[in-house]
Amino acid sequence: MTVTIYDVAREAGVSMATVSRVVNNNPNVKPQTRKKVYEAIERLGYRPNAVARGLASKKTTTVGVVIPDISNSIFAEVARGIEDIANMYHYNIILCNADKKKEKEIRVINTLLEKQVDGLLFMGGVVTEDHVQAFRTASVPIVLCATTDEHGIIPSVDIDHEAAAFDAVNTLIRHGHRDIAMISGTLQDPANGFARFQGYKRALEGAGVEYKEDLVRIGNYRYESGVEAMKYFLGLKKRPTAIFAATDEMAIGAIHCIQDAGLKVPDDFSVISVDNIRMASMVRPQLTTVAQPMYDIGAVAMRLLTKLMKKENVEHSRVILPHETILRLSVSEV
Amino acid sequence: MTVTIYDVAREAGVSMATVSRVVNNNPNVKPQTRKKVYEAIERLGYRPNAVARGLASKKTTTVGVVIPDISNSIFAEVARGIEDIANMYHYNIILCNADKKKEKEIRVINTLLEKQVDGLLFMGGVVTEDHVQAFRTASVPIVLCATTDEHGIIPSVDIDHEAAAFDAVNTLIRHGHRDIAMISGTLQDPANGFARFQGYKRALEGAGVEYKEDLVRIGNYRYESGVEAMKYFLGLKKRPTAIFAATDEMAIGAIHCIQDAGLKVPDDFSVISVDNIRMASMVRPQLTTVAQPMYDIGAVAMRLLTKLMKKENVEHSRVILPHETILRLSVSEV
DNA sequence: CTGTTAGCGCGTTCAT
DNA sequence: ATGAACGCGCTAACAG
Repeated sequence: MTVTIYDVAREAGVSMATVSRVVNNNPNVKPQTRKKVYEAIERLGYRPNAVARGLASKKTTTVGVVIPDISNSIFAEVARGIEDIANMYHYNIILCNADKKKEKEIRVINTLLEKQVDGLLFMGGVVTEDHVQAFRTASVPIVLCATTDEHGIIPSVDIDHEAAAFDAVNTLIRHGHRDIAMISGTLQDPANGFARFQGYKRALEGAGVEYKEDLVRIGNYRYESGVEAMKYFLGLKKRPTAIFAATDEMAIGAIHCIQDAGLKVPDDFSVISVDNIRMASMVRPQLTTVAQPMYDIGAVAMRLLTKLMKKENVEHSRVILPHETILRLSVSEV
Repeated sequence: MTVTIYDVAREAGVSMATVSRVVNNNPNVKPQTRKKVYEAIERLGYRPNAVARGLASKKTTTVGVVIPDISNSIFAEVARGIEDIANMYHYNIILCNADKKKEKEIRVINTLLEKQVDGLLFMGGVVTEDHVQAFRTASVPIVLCATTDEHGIIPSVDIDHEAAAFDAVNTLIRHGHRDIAMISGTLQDPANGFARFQGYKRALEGAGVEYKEDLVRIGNYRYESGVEAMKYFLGLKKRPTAIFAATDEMAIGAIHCIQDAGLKVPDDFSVISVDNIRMASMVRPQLTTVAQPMYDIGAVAMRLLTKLMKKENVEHSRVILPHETILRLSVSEV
């Protein structure tokens, strides 16, 4: 049924070892024989079996990617960066959604390892001791992508979320705002949640502004929660003049909430956030935000992983990519 | 180094066949022995090698997915549907971006086949003879996802693009519009391009409205091209009163172009499109559009593929999922 | 219920 | 430059 290397060998009148050499571009083959083999391959429609190859060589040229949710544009963008670089190095990607559920994450890490991936990319979730434990049992390199572990022992690529938030809030402060509310993510989340919240507090402190608890609402990163939070702020006796949202989506929710209440951005409220998703420049007013280089995070992480897989020694196994404030139209002087 | 089924067998004092049975949940094992084996597995930290398993069993419990671009929210949503169902049936996904480049598509189809995937999902590109040719050499089932082949010989899951466009334009007509412009995709693209354009023409015909070439612009599905097309319509001596865009993104571009020109939607122009991406309900005015069940397309396609892989016989190997017009706020009476 | 024995398709020495 | 033979880790008959 399926044509194997043996069939090709017979057809070409050589041994299977020679066919193997040809297929693997081993230079030790006479050009003439090489040609014969290629012809036999062509004639028979031979297709190398990557599974058998993987078993024999103990390499699968495949890397596993665990991702929170591929339908979330942020992660999709990172995934695209990963894929492009993987492609460049002739690796394939096994993609597993894990919905930021710890138990599911551990499970897919294990199935990925069973599949003998040559490396693992773990994306955007919280990294607990149990994760580190699972990683330890792996005999292949692992890099964290858009997240980091507490102890900083696992290679990772991410931005400095605290600093990004700090910069965002400072932009507001430089525009004269002092009553700045925040729509945060859950404080359980070390990166998008806690760190960004810390950046907010530090910026206030730096400006000598008192931190007020009722100017902070916790959302779930999504549009609707931005709307909800803004409704709350709108109901305050003393309203803030500016909103810092932990994500663009929540910021856009806030903007629409403001507009639906008959008020204006940035005239009545300035709004800033972190991420720079495509939609940020597709709303009116266009959103001022601190850009996170999503594609690059994926690309750099994958490149780092290839180095690790080749056992090259890398200088920095924890890389922090720069963020950048994109001034658009949702922030103005108070 | 790596612990194999032999090691477990020795440790548990049984044969490797028994270990294999335990690992594969074969009922023919005495509970007691089963327990011993499990303990040995635990003690040794044994992890089954899926590659070896794949070679021996000729099944990899992996399906290949070729996708145009994972960072495009439409495809990402379909991919999510695929993943969820795959997961449910314990399949993993190898994901390959192919950017709608034919040559790249053929290439990844072949590498996926080399990896011995148990099935293949081909998503959203044009299916040429060369594709069909590549599919033929495969010994595993294939289903097209969000696309179809001309001859309709390959199993597929999609919506009726022509009808969706027809419905969209008819919605406009029912609101009294007769001067309806279209922002189309390339007519080379049979589904999102040509079919939607045909639906537009058929709707006009049905209403006895003459088709005018200068009321149609070709875009590239993206926001910016919607802006460009709308600029053109704004420049017309006789402007249309309504815009039908082939995709939500282009529609949103058109809306912003209109608004940036100081005009209003839907007061000055009604706008409708096809897709229903998340952003459609996140812009002001919220976009009226014909929804395409993206998640379901992926889910149904994957479910169909599982049936094909199990060699169950399926009644309908070409499924058309229903679309639905979502009335929001971007369309009003003329 | 359990063990023995062949492969699965290919990479890789080691000879020649 | 080429071939013979072994083994990668596991499943799948077949015996018992």
